[in-house]
Order: sequence, then structure tokens, then C-alpha cells
Amino acid sequence: MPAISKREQIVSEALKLFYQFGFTATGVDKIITEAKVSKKTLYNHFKSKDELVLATLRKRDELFRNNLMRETERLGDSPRAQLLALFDVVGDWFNEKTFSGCMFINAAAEFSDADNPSHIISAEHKRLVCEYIRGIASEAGASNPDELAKQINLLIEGAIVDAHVCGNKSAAERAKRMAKVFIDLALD
Amino acid sequence: MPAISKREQIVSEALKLFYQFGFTATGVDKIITEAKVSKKTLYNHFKSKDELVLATLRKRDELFRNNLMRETERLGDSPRAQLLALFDVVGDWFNEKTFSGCMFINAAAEFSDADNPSHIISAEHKRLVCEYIRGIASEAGASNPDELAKQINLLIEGAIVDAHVCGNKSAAERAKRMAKVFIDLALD
DNA sequence: CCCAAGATAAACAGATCGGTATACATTAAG
DNA sequence: CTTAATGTATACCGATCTGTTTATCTTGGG
Repeated sequence: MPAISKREQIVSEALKLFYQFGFTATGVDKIITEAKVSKKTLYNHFKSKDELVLATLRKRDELFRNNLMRETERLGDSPRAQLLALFDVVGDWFNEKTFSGCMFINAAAEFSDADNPSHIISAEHKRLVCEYIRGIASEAGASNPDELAKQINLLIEGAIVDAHVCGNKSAAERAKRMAKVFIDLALD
Repeated sequence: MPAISKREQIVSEALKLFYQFGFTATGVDKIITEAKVSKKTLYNHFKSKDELVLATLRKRDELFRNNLMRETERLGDSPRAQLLALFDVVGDWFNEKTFSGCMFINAAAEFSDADNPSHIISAEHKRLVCEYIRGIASEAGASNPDELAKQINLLIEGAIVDAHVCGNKSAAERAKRMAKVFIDLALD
């Protein structure tokens, strides 16, 4: 058993390629070339390209939320500070040179049907992020943690779109200023 | 010259197909079949599929903004009411059964490179919508019309994402409640 | 050493991709 | 009527798509 399994190699490269070039536009031949595995190996691990897309989205969700939680808790020393720190974390993300929007928004764009498994996973990712925010809002003593979380989540989504479509790297700062208003309203 | 030109037929069908199934996933063969034209005719009017995509996005921008402006001005009898009516217009859009998110967010997802012509058109569309909002904010007497417009625009983007990815049809209502806070702050 | 598991490269299949070419039909203007 | 433009259908091109097959190589455990 190698340190990095073939399966992980494949998912790792698929992550980069799907994110940068899109799901439909990225062929399996490109993925196996970059991952340096044979086509047989890919189809040993995944029944189809669709299955690989799902596995890739699940991995992305894991990596993204782990990073979001780690960085948010590192930058914010109180629940209130953490709610604001969320915007600093996504702001840093916008400035990464590989930033290509939110992979789950992108997936929903390509797999528009709400019943599509990739679309469902994308919705689930958004739900989990929102749930994480709700937990912090609750700790912060918000009058209505669920509502505050949904407000903050909506501001983050808007900032992501502005950053990606319009290239507005300061979108997170505006969203943060807006969030502050709702946080102040919700905390006493 | 027919009442509806061949070119318009092609763009009209391309609009539906690109919007529902995505740009890369929709082949020109599918478009010509639906538009009931020959492939030669398509390539007489458009040099390439890429050119057709651009023409389709330009048409979508025209239709979308015309509808947004018409409905906003119909539903709101004052600049302040119009700023709020924006959210009613997009709320109705979310509830259309053909709703598949924002075509320009979708385009940016598939054509992630900021230099891609389709991406550039998408950014331009967002800029024009924001400019329209700024005009209303200005009429309303906002202290900083540009900032208010960008705030409202960000809320709209967030609502679109929530509506499409998570299927949250009431996203526009939350965004509207949030917008009210900033409108009240900006109009002394 | 031996063997099975899992890897490899490469050919192949059948469909579809964007785009071109050919040959014929329709149509409207001079 | 004639002609030029524009339409049609269809065949074709080479490339690429997802997925399968074949035949060979590597490797670790008993």
C-alpha cells in the first residue's frame, strides 16, 4: 500500500482540473494523464466519471469546511469575532491565484437539475456550512441563531459571486461590513 | 425576410438549451435540431460555437435587464419602493419552473478564466445591473448611492445562489428584509 | 520461489464533438 | 426568366468523448 493511494491521486488531480476547467469540459483522459495512472485503474476505483465527480465533490467539501473551521477559529478568539473572521477567511480564498469561485456553485451551474446527485451534494455542502455558522451564532448568544446564520451565509454567497464573476477581490470586506450590522442587531 | 429570422430562432433555442443544460454539455447538433435549421445556416450566422455563446449571452443580458427594469418600475412607485421591488422581481424569477440560476454565474462557472470573452460579458452584465440599481439609489437620495447599490447587488447575488443551489425559493424574501436595513441606513 | 492482486500501456468500441463540403431546393429582385 | 442569395439535408472530416478489453509488468505475502 503506497503512502498516497492511487485513488487519492486521482481525486486530487480531478479536484484541480474540475475546479479550473469545469466538470463537463474535463475529460477522463486528461485526469489520468495528470494523475499518472492508467484508465483501467481509474475505472477500478470509480464505476463512471459521474462517480468520480461525486467523490471529488465530497473530498472538496471535507477540505473546504475543515479549512474554514480551522482558520475561523484561529482568527477569532470569541464567537462574535469568529462570525466576522469568516469573511477574512473567504477574503483570503478570493485572493488565491487558483480561485475559480465556489466549486459547488459551479457544480450546480453544470448540473442544474435539482435531482442530480452532484447538485444534491452541493446543496448539502451549503447546508453544512450554514449549520457551522449557526453553531457559532448560537454560542455568541444570538437572539435567533438560525436567522443570523442564514443572513451571514447569504452575504458570503453574494461575496463569492462578486469575487468570481466580477473579479472583485474586496467583496469579502463589503460583506463583512454588512454582516457586522446584523451581528450587532442579533447580539442584544 | 421572415417575421422571425433564422438567426433569432437559433439564439432563442440556444438560450433555452444553454441555460438548462450548460454551455459545454449542449452540442450544436442539439441546437440545430431544436431550432429546426441546418448546420450550414448556423455556421452562416456564427463563425463558431463560441460566437453563438457570446451572442446568446448578449441576448440574455438584454432580455433580463429589460424585464428587471420594466417589472421593478411597475411594482415600485417611488425610488425607495423600487429598491425593494427588485427583490420581488427576482423572487418571481426563482419561482419560475425553468429557473436554473443566473445564466452569467453559470457562464462564469464554465468559463472560469477571467479573460474568457463569455466571462467578460458576464462581468459586464453584473456591472450593468449594479449601475441600474445605483441610478435608483441616487434618485432615492441615498447618502452613498454607489455603496448602497453594491450592497443590494450583493444581497441579490446571494439570494440567487441560495435559490438555485439549495432550492430555497424564499431566499429573495430574506434578502429583501436585509436590504431594508441598508436602505433605511442610507436614506437618513 | 510463487502466485495473485493490482498496476501498466495501448488498442479498441461506438458515440458525439465542432466544423466543412456537396448537391439540391426555395425565393425574391432585377 | 434569370440569377444570386439563402435555405435545406446529408455525408463527411478528424478529434475527442466515456468506457472496455487485452496482454504484459510489478510487487508483496505466504
